[in-house]
Amino acid sequence: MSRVVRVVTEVAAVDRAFDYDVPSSFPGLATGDRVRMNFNGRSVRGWVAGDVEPSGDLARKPLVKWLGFGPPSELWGLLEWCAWRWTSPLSRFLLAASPSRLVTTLPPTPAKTALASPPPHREAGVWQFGPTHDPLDLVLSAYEQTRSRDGSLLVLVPTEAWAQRLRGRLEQRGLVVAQGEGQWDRMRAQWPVIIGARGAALAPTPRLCAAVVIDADDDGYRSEASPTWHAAEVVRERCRRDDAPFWASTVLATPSVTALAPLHLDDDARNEWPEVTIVDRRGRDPHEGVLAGPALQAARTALQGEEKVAVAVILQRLGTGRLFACRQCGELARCAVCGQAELEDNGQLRCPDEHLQRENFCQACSATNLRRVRVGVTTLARDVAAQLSQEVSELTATTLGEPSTRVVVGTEAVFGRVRRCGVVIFVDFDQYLLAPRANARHEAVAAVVKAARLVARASASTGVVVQTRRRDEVINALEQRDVSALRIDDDLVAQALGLPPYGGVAEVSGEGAAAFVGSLSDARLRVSERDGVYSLRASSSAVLADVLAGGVRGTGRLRLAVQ
DNA sequence: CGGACAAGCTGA
DNA sequence: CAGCTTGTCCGG
Repeated sequence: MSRVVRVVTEVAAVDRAFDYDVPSSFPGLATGDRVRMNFNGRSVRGWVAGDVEPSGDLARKPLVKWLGFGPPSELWGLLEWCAWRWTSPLSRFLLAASPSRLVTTLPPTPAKTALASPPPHREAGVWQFGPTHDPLDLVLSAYEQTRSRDGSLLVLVPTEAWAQRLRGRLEQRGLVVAQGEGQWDRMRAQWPVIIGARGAALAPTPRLCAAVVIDADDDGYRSEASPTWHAAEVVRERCRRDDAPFWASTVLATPSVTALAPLHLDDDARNEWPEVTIVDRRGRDPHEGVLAGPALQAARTALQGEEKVAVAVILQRLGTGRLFACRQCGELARCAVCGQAELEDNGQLRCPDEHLQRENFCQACSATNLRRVRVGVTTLARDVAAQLSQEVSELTATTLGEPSTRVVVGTEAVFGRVRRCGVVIFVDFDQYLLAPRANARHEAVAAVVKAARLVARASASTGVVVQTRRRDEVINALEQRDVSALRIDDDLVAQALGLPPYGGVAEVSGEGAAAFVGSLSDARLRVSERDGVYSLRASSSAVLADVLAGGVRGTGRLRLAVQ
């Protein structure tokens, strides 16, 4: 009796499995293994989904070749869950959990080593720290508490560079670590510790003893490209399936992070912030330049320090949009309905969401003399250079190489390219707070958190300076080094509006969008449309996933972004 | 997805 | 009606 296996093809558009005969010459074939077969006249790759009963009524083809190891059978359930949760072909997740180069042999599994000294004990759950907290204690504590259990400790950090540094630190303490896509075979062999960025959430270790997600609110954990899966959520689900304890760290404690596990507030959270100086530019001399007095002072002090990069000036650009402020009182021109910064439109002021359009005048003091207050990085760099009498480098996503000067002016790209810095100045924090995006507040605080880490690494620093023309709960929270109130606020908003994690939200776009959405007739779904982009909502992500699973993909491109 | 095949359109 | 385009179906 010959063996028959069900195989998932690598062709994402064919989201089905097909049965193939296993030639007698084949080695032992396991679920998850990669194979090559003939499929409708072409040679394609696929994954073994498992054995099936041979049925005589159907002509079957034999597999052509065993290619190597794929995700272990233990991971299959999780990958199917991912495909359901983010409405994607299973093959997308199988591919993400497979090595980029074929792996045909596995190394032996090393034993877990003991730590020389026991780390402080941290309960499993989500820990809220300040930005300068070193998360190493969380990792070591998780390791120590689960060392006797079978399985790998999975540690996720926001970037590969961070993963590499953390690996070095753990190896110094004697831990055996697999890190990087090149060590897929070690992860598959259930190495004691696995470290990585987003992609490591699908690391092919057969089981977890525990997992730690560092900075779980970081944007890097969400895949921009479809499927828009979220690594922290995948790890959480993985722990649930393996009955493994889950740890996470967060500064912002956003609703989707606190939904993962019970929240613990670190006693020291408020001390884990550097100096944050708020400079309210309203009421200050409008001619004082891009850096207001306190910012200028902080920059000069930092320039006397040792740091290679002494001053970083951050500008968050808002596309072509420009803000307007009153020359008389300094107040920003804002929409009276929604509070967003108004844009210029044919000599008038207009809300980006088109609530109101009005003449150019200040709503605070009625002066008719408004001026543009926003500039690009290049203009800003020139002004900063003049104010500080220093050479300045520009640093944006497109600039290459190391900054050559002690003063750097740029966008958020600075946070990824500069490790430490004497002072970080946000010239115009309102660009964040008024950005026409739902999570603008969260992005604003997240930027300050990154800035806080740059200055915390400096030997001596003058902290973070935030220039603003507002006084709201975000500014207050930063000034008081306590962002916990924002969390409660965000949570209430998310609940009231049915946003994740409380409700399920998805966007559908592309030529095929209308037909796909039309095929979803379900009372549990609420649909709205704007410029060909459909917004879908349901009472939970599970309900949304179930509804979307019934959708029919017709012809034409379809982009599905499930939050 | 991509090949097979059928139905539809065009021009001499 | 050959020769080409367009649409629909289906894969083990």
